Amino acid sequence: MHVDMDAFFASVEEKANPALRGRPVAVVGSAKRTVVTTASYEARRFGVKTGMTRFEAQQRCPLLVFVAGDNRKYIDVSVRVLGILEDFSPVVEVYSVDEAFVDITGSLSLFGSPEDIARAVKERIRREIGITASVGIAPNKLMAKLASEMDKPDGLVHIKAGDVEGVLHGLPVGKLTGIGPSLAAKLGAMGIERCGELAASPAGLLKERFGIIGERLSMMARGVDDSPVVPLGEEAGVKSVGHSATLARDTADIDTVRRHLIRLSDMVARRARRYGLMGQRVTLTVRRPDFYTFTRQTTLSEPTDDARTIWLSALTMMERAGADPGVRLLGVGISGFSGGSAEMPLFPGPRRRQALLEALDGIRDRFGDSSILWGALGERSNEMEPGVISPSWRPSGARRVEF
DNA sequence: TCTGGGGTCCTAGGACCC
DNA sequence: TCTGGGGTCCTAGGACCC
Repeated sequence: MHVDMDAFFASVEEKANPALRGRPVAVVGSAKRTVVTTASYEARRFGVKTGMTRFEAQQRCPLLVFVAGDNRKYIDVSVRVLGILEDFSPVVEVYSVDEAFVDITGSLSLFGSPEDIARAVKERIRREIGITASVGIAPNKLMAKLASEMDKPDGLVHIKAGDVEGVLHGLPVGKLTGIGPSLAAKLGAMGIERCGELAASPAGLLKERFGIIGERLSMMARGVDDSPVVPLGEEAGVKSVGHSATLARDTADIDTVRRHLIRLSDMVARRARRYGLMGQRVTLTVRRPDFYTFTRQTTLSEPTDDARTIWLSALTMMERAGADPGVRLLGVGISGFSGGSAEMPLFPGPRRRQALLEALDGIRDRFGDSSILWGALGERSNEMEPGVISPSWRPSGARRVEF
């Protein structure tokens, strides 16, 4: 079973503020340069879509109400939804803040038919949370995800094993999760537009043309997917942690860039420490005013979760790349995690540093993220770290990497 | 008032090693 | 009088997902 909240952020905002209900709503980021993250169904009727600029959304729908998103709210609701799902099966996989897979194979004897379960889930989400969800039921995750899309919003679709071929036959290949615009276009150029055609294409040809993805392609087109539902708490460890931000305005001023890198490095280091991770690879992302985007990576001599080390590394890469052509977006990330936080360092230098970091974390845990800041930031940018929403988001935060 | 932010996985070339 | 071959690590970019 795949459970997908309808217009999630917008629905949560409408629930929190009934004055919004019935009006076209677009949830946007809080930064100056932002896009629509979620449009309510009322707004969608005007053509407002995810990813659209404020300006364009407003053009399409003059009465559109913009709401700045609040990730904490969505995480809170998400956790409550997961709680409901876990009442029906212990095998619940978080796919994103607003989507989950539930393996209900073992729940049937307890709760009745798959449809019974889906209806009960939808009803509880509606009653207890006040928003609607679309549910897809199928023999596997690939098809369940497809099914939940087929009758949105407030949908319930069951694709039985015998229906799989019929459903897929005329379906455009791009509707399958995993086939995006680029793959769809390349397949189209080969005369393959629908899953039926993809299923009929020689597997060898697909493999030759697309490699590993190609091997999976013909399986997908036949609705075959044996990937398991990975229960909460058994996911693979996080592989990278990063923060990026589009600046309020483009800049070529290296001091401004430095300050942003400090802020981003600090956020990254702090999150790494919270997760108990030490990373050995630092990645800098730069987007130029013309939208040209590139990354630079450095492997450190040893793993770190220290903001200063990350920052110095990012700054070195930035200086090499040059602030000159201008900067629109900056990103800092770490990866290459080797294990949890190391034991207390032996030498006085690192020891003092670690004591400092622990003190800082303690202050921020008690008094908030902006309660204490690095001096080099100056008086500006005391923004709080937003909650993180991504496919790898976990209700309890990331787990430590095991080795 | 032009185009967000956080991730994962795969590919490909070059360095380096045996 | 001709350029081995396999494996790993590193970096950069791109496709895809929400």
